[in-house]
Amino acid sequence: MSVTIEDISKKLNLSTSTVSKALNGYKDVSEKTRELVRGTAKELGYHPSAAARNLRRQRTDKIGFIFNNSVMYISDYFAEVIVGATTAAEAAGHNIVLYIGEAGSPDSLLKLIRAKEVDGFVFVWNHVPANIVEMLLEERTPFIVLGRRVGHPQASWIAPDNYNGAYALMQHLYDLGHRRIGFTTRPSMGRTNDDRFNAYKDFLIQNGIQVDPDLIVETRLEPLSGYHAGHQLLDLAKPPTAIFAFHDYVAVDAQKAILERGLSMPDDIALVGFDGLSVGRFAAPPITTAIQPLADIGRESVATLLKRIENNSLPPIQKTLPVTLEFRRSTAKN
Amino acid sequence: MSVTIEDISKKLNLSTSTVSKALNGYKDVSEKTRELVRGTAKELGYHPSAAARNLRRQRTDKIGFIFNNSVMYISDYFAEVIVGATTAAEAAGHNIVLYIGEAGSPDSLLKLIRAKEVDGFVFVWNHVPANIVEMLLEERTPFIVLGRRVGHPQASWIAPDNYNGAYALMQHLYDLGHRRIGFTTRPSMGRTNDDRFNAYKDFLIQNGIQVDPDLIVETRLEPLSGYHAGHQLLDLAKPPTAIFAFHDYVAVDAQKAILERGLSMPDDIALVGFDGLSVGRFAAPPITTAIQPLADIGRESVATLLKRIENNSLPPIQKTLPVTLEFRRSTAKN
DNA sequence: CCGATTTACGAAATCGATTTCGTAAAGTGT
DNA sequence: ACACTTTACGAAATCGATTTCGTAAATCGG
Repeated sequence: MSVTIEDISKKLNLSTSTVSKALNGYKDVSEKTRELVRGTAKELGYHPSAAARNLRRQRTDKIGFIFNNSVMYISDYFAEVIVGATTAAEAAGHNIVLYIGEAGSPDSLLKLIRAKEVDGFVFVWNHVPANIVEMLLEERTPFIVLGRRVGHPQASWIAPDNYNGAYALMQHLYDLGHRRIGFTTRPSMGRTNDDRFNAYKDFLIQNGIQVDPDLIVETRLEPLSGYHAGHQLLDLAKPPTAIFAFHDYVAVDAQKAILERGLSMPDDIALVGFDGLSVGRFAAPPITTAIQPLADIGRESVATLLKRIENNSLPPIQKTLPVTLEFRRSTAKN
Repeated sequence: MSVTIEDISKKLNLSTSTVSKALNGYKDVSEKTRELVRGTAKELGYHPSAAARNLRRQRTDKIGFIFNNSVMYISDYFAEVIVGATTAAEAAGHNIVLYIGEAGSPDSLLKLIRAKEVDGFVFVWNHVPANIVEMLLEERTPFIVLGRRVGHPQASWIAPDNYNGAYALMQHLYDLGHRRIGFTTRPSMGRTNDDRFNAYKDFLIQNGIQVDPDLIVETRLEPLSGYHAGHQLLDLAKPPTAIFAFHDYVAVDAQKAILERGLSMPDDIALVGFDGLSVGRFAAPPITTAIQPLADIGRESVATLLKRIENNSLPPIQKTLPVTLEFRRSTAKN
C-alpha cells in the first residue's frame, strides 16, 4: 500500500536502480535527476521499507540490549544506562531492541543471533558465563558486556572501577577514624562483588587491620536482605562502627535496621553504599556512595559496539570507567 | 553465510516451498517430510532470517515504545513499565524497540511509521498532541497511549485512575483531621495533573472546605522543585497541616524542606505523594502514596496493542486501572 | 576529427523467506 | 472400473530495496 521506490521510478520514467542511487547519493547520477528524485520522493511521502533494506544490506541498524531479570530489579540502574545508550545509538542512526526474559539460554540466544534481528548485542548481565562468550565469539557476533568485567581475553567490556571506588570509600571511612568496618557481600558470582570485596580486604590488610569474618555478612538481591544483614552486624558482641554495603539498595535497607535501634548516623555508626542510585540520595540521612557513570557506561558501550559492527576484527576493548565518590551525611556531617 | 531454507531444500531434494511449509506447520505436508525437514533444520542450526520474513509477511513482530525525555526522568516508572511490557510482549513472541529522542516530531514519527520497523506503537508521553493522534489514525497505525488519558475519542489509552486515587488520598487526610491541605501542582499539560488536581478541589468543595489559592503551588519536573514548594507552603502565615505532592519525587523533595525546619511527620505535618515509586518507600519516614500498577499498565498496553495489530478495525480501548493506597508513616504512625 | 575516457542510466540478480496456484499421484465411493 | 476428491509437493511470483555490470551517449585530448 505504501509508496515504494517503484512508484517514484514509474512517475519519473526512471529505473528503480537510478532512483535508489539518487536517494542514497551515489555519484553516478546527475545532479538534476538526483534533485528530481528526491523532490518527488518527498512529495509522495516516500520512506524506505526497513525490512527490504535490512534484507538486502544484511544489516538492521539496530542493536540488542539483553538484560538479566535480576538487573531489572535496580530500576535506576536500568533507566540511566538505557538513556545513555539510546541517546548514543539514535545519534548514530541506530535503535535499541530490548530482550529481557527469554534471551537467557544459549539456545534462544543462538536463535537471536542467527535471525540477525540486530547487528550486535550489549549484555547487561550480572555474569556472562564462559560458554556464552565462546558461542558469541564463534558466531562472530559483535557484542560487548556492560557493567561487568569478563574473564575471557577476547571479550569486550566496559565496567566501572569497582575496586578503586571501594578502596577509596574504605579510605574515607578510615580517615574518619573507623577501624571496625562491616561489609555486606553477595554470593560470589561475577566480578563486581569480588572487586569491591577484594578492595575491602586489601585496604584492611594494607593498613594493618585484620579481616574479621564476623564483620562480613552475606546478602541477596532481595527486598529485606540488607535489613537483616544490618541487624546481624549490630547484634555482634563487638559491632562495627561503620558499614560498607555492597550497593545502595542494601545500604538503604541496612539504614532501616540502624534507625530502628535508635542509633544515629554518622555519630553512632557510619554507612556507605555503592552505585549512586537515587534511593541513597533521598534517604535520611543521605548515604555516602560511589557513583557509577551509568549514562556514560551506556553511551560508551554503544559507541564501542558500533565500531565493532563496522569492523568485526577489531581487537577486544576492555575499559574501566572511574567512579565518583559523593560524601553525604551518613558518614560525616555538613 | 548462515544456513538458509535453500540449504535444507537442497540437502533433502525438496523445494523451498515444501521446506517452508514444513517448518511453519502447514497441513499440506506429510507427517514424514515435516519431521524430516524439522530434523535437518535443527541439525544444520537453521534459524529463519528476520529480515526476509519481515519483508514477505509485512510484519516484524516488534512493537515500538516511544518515550518522552521527561518521562525518563522518573526511572522507576520507566523500568517497571518496561519490565511489564517486555514480559507481555516476549510471551507473545514480540520484541520491543525503544525510541526516545528523535521520535518526537511528526516528521520523524511518520518516517518510523512508513518504515514499518514495528507493527505498532506504545506512546509514553506526558501529552500526546491532537495532530499526532490525527496522523496516527490517518496512517492506520496501531497505537496506544500508556499512562495518560487522551482527549481524542478514537485514540486508545490505558491509564491509572488518578482522579479516584487522589480523591482517596484526600479522604485519608481528611479522616486524620486535616482541613488545611496544600497541593503541589504542575504547569497544566496533560490530564494526569488535571485529574489529581480536580480530585483535590472536588474533595474540598464536596466537604465544605474552600479552595485556598495560597495552598496551591506550582512545581516543575526538576530536582529541587518540590523542595522550594515545600518551603513556600510552610512559609505561609497559615501553613497547611498536610501536603499533597503531585508525585513521589516531589514529595521526597518537600520532605527535605519539612525536616530542615525541624518539623516531624506526621505530628507536625502530614505528607502524601503519588505513583508508588521506590524513593517514597525508602524515605524516612516512608511516604504515604497511591501506587500505580505500573507493570500491569505496561502489560495491558502491550496486550491491547497486540489485539489491535491483529485486527486494526477494533473499536478504541480506553481503560482506567485502579491505584492502591499504601499508608505509611508520613501520615499516620504504627 | 578520431580513439579514449567519463558520465548517466538501465537490466537483472540478489537478499531469504512466504504464499498462491497448478498438478501428478493416491485414495474414495459406487 | 470410472469419475471425483484428497494429498503432497513444486514452480514461480512476491515483498522492496541495493548493487553489480553493461552500454549508449557525451566529453576529452591532441
